[in-house]
Amino acid sequence: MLNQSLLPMQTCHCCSFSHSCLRGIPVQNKAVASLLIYERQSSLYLLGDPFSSLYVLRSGSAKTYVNTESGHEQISSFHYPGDVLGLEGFDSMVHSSSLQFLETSSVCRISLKNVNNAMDESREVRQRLLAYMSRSIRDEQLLLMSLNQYDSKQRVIKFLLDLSEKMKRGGLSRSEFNLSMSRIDIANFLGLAIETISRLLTKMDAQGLIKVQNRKITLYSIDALKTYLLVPSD
Amino acid sequence: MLNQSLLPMQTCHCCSFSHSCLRGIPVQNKAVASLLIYERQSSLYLLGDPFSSLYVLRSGSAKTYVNTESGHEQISSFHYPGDVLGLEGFDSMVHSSSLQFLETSSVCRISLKNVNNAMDESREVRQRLLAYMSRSIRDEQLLLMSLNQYDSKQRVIKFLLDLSEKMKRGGLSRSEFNLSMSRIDIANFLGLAIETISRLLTKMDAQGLIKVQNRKITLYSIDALKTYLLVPSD
DNA sequence: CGTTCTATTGACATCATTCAACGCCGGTGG
DNA sequence: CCACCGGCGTTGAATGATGTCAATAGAACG
Repeated sequence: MLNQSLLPMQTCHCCSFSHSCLRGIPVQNKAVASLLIYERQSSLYLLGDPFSSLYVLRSGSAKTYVNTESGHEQISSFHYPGDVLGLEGFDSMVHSSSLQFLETSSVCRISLKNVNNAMDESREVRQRLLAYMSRSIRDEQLLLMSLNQYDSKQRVIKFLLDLSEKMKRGGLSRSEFNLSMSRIDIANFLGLAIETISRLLTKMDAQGLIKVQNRKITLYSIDALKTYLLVPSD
Repeated sequence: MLNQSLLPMQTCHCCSFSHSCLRGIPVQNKAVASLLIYERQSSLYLLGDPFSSLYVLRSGSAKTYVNTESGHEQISSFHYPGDVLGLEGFDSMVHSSSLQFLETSSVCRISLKNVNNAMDESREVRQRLLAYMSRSIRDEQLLLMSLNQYDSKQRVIKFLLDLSEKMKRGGLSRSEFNLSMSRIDIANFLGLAIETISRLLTKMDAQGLIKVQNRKITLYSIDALKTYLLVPSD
């Protein structure tokens, strides 16, 4: 079912001009990037694929996951517009994780060659790329912290608040949004059972903290939710 | 107790010549790096400190930790010789975590200015730095996976096997080594209670998998330990 | 309109934490 | 030298949170 319908090699004006692309990297040459569109459940790359490009998510959403030797699939992050995809490939020049879209999405593709040329030419590009990767490392450290010290309720709240931030970043409502991932994915990501996720969402709905309608989530009070992350739980 | 005794600005020949330094980055200018020595429990940098240098751990060991708003301290990684320290600072030019040494250790300090100059001059340096950060991101993803899908016994085994790899990398025995961190630190890192760590080590000793004498660990069969990571537990 | 995947809910089992007591070790001062 | 002390580590018993199993309901898709 990894049917990827990609529009081959359209010139991507967004990347040539937009300031927000690749977190602000101004790509001088207009021909360096191309816009690709992928369907829900299709993959941008799989673990083991050669690392030949970086991508910037323009619209939609995606998940990054790694497969263990024992066959288990572990989701390590969810992605939203503005995120740079594929950075883990620089080490061995092979993708060390897989990326799958959660809904119809579009990405800017920038070939590794063009990335390298841009780095050769501009110190600012180098700095921005380093900064972005640096931030990724930091984000993963913080995620690790959340999963280690928080109990199940706090993990779910943290997850919702992080999503809320991403929505706000994308110019959407920070208190009312649709989950693009299943409960199964949420459970996998948070290291909890799906039943636990379900129960907690129901309970928090009953407590008046949030409203849950299938995948539509409403956060009644972001501040109230944040207080739950400070105390040893509730 | 953050008493840091650093030898000010000695020329560091190791970094000028050693191929292994900064994971193979050959720093041309001999004056770019300096060797510093730190005592046990002293800090290289704290969260919030300005990001002015990268460091390569030459000898000893260290831990990276982040503090939450609620005062909790979460260890996100342990470091051994060859590791590059401080990479998370590129984002905001301020350290987003703290680094503390677990024993008397030495580091090569390379100022940010020199790092940037080296990147300006050499494409290879750029590639290596990107590769190193890329690998860091991957390592954290894998760690996240371990903590999410493994039960307590598997976490401890994974921890020991990872340490074993680092020992081997450093040219030491991979089956017999000393822990440089306390049980408290291990528990914090793995997201378990110290009692759980203690019980599991004792049990695995009784089972003949490992030998535990205070902080000295002997792995009787690395292969046998690895099999525990494949099955849902034991 | 039926099949299949996803989500909810309840009952029960289990693993890990918590609380508590104790032993060990190194340091310090009498 | 011995006594005391504090930090670290071990061990036991009880509690509790989360997972597992099972049944059902709802949503999505053809």
